[in-house]
Amino acid sequence: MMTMHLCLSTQIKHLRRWRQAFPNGHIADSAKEFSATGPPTLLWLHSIDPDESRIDKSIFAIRAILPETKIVVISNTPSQQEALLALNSGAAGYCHAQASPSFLQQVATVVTNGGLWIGSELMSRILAATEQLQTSEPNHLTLAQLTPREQEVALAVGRGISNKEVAQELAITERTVKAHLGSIFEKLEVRDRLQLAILLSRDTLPEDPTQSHTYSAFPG
Amino acid sequence: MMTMHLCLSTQIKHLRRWRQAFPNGHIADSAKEFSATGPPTLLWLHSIDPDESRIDKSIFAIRAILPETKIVVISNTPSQQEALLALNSGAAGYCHAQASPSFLQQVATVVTNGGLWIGSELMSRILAATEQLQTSEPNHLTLAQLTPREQEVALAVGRGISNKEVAQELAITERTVKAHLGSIFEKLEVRDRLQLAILLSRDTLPEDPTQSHTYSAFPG
DNA sequence: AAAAAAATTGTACGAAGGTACTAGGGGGGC
DNA sequence: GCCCCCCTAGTACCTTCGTACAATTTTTTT
Repeated sequence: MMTMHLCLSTQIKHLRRWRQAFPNGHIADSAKEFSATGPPTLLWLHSIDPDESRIDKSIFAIRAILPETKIVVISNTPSQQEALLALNSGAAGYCHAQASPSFLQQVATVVTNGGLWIGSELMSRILAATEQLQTSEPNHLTLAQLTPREQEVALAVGRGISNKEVAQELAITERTVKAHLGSIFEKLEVRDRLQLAILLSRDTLPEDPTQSHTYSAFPG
Repeated sequence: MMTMHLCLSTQIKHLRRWRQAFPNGHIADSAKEFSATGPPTLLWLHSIDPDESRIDKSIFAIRAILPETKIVVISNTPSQQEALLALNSGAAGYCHAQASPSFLQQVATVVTNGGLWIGSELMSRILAATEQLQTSEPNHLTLAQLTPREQEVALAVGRGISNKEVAQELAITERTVKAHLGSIFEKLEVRDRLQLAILLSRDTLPEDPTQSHTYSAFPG
């Protein structure tokens, strides 16, 4: 079962990586001419300017001609908006046009096997958003898991200062700061001080009331 | 590259289809005994009663022992709640335990290629609900000072990932990531990645830092 | 009083982060 | 042509971080 790759693009110079990934792949301007010579297994749609050409229109047009063909959008300027738009329109994948050849090949493998490929940022955002609608109890609970001293350390680190500076501030040794941090990481299930700061900044910031209605879309 | 399949289940009678799909796969009660004989490539976790055993606990436990192993949850009583729970806990797939052997094999193919398998209903639901959520724009004043590539790096670091992970994501070397970060620190007048993350989190929508390699897949 | 939890500090070491110096290719402006 | 910026990347070096073995003292709980 030979996979035929076809890439629709008007900016061939930006397809160096794709060419490397699929040396036998075709590149064209329009999908029409290829509907006769046998439909491609996988169609790569190159999005150059997300503002100019609405990607959903292109996807719908292609699916009308080639209903069996999987569509992967590769974008020079990837954005989560465009990704969601593409996926909602029926695309099976969305990734950076300048991704490495091996990366592109992996996307191809997943998609040809009936998969759908989404960027990690978007995916984690989606999962994070959907998680909240079932377990909405963040804020105070985070710091409440910690002992008083651990809270002090956590808040200090959350301000972006080093272990040495925290030690000075709390009048303890750097080693003790590290000890507190160790148990903080464990309790809050974060990898390091960076993720701790992110976690804290999320929970200490006021919530945006405009986003509450989005979650109601999941009844269960 | 032989794939080793291991299925954890206490209800072997319900695994007829799985056995057909992977005749050479192993079935066991616990993952521990297998950590010695070489870790399995793909671990199928059989969820019999979603109310009784919280699937997330099992997944975390397995990931602690077998960090490299991909986990697919197969459930006798699939639900979207359980699916979300499983995926958020780090599972790479979720499907019906009584799915056809060829279906299970397809799931295996996608997941072993770095994909994440989600049911199509759940996925479309997620996409629909998340579409309008993508509105808030990050911190223009801050990010506008950076070049496009620097912005990508900054946002990635703002999600709490390491230089190595950023490098993988942007398909560049770790050294280049460091180079970008150097100029980012200078431009935004921050000391390190920690202060950068804090600066970004002031105006950027926070995300879940636990997942770094999530890609999604479902059957069209 | 005994047990448990919290707070403190030590040494040592590998991993990760950040910087200094360097440098080549590409693109745009002068 | 030249200059400057952007993106890329290599080696080297030092710092910081996180955690592995600890241990001691104080406070709280049972």
